[in-house]
Amino acid sequence: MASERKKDIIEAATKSFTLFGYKATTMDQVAKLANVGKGTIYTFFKNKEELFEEILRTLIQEMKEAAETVIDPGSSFHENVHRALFEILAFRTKHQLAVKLFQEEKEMGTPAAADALRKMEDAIVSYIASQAKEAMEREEIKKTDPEIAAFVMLKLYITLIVDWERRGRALSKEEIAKLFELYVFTGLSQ
Amino acid sequence: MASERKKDIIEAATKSFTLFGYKATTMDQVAKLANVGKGTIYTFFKNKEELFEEILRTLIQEMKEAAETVIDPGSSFHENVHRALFEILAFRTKHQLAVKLFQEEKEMGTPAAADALRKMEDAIVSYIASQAKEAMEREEIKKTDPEIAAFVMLKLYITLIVDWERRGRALSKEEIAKLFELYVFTGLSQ
DNA sequence: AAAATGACCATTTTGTTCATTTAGTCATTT
DNA sequence: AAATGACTAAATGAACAAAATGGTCATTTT
Repeated sequence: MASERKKDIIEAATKSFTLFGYKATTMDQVAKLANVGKGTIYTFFKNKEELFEEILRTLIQEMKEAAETVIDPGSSFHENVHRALFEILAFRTKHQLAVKLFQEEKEMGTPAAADALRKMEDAIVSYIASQAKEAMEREEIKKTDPEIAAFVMLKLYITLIVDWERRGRALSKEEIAKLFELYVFTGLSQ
Repeated sequence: MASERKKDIIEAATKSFTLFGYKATTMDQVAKLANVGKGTIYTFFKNKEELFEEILRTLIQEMKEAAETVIDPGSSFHENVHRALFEILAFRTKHQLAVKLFQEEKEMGTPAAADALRKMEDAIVSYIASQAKEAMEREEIKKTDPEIAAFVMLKLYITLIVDWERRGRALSKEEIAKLFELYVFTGLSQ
């Protein structure tokens, strides 16, 4: 049976991490927010890092679920990848904890934040890679290193959505989809 | 007639910027390295920033020249891109200044380093874009936004060399060339 | 006279100290 | 047995002092 206290702690910590980031969240604050003695936190979690990791695992889980809602086994790999990536990135900007971590890593270089982002990247890449591997086995796409393929796809998405926007004009959803298709699937060759 | 002293200063400053980055390079150090009084530097350059900018302009110029040595107007875009890519890969150690700036911007957020990278990015992108545009007009490759195409190529290059290496195993020259070909020209589709 | 110089100055950066804050513990309370 | 918060050792950062740095300019060298 999951303790009510544990749930309170996780809820309070999630709020605090989301609002203030990793570093600026103190265990005293979490205890107060959860209406719990500080020591109680340590009966459930070994330390601050483990508390954070549990919350992060949940976030990644939620991302996966969001992707899976959107994937249609009847559709082609490239349609599914496109939909899933778009969903994940939309989720990422929508989800305030991810946004906060992104900002904290860039502005303060908090190692725990960098770690968290790395884990999110890993989760996304390994998920896409497994999908890509299946598509390769079904001979839907060329056989190549699925991890690199997944990584390239993720980076291309970020390039098109985030980096290109930083250079000025942002691209529409449709443009992004077209460009993704062009560079990942069909290529520039005539 | 270009002064010997000016040349000495530029040489010393280039070495120092390359070795220590922008911030950690001091004008005293440059003066000493160039065997020149500090004041002499200021007879040639208004300030540290202008000294740096002149060096940066030279670097960009050299990159362009290196690319042009290798590019053959008679060859296809595809072939030229490949040759340019190999040229860049072979002379990667020469890019040490760029590497250092990349690192400095990431680790310390030095504004001058960020500025410099942006300028290099602009120069590279507009150069590739003009080449790509010509190739499109010759109907060698599909018609699409040449700036985006150039940007995607640059980012893919960085993804394969820098970002993937950061994830563990680095790729060989041949692997990089193959992957570049796969994602830019032929695509994953069967 | 023109070019080069380094001592000098204002400002910024770095090093140090120390009071405060924080993560984590544990004896006590519930 | 579970929960707690006062307690401690370690981390942090504010405040101050010292050192370093970019840039100037009166003097020296050519």
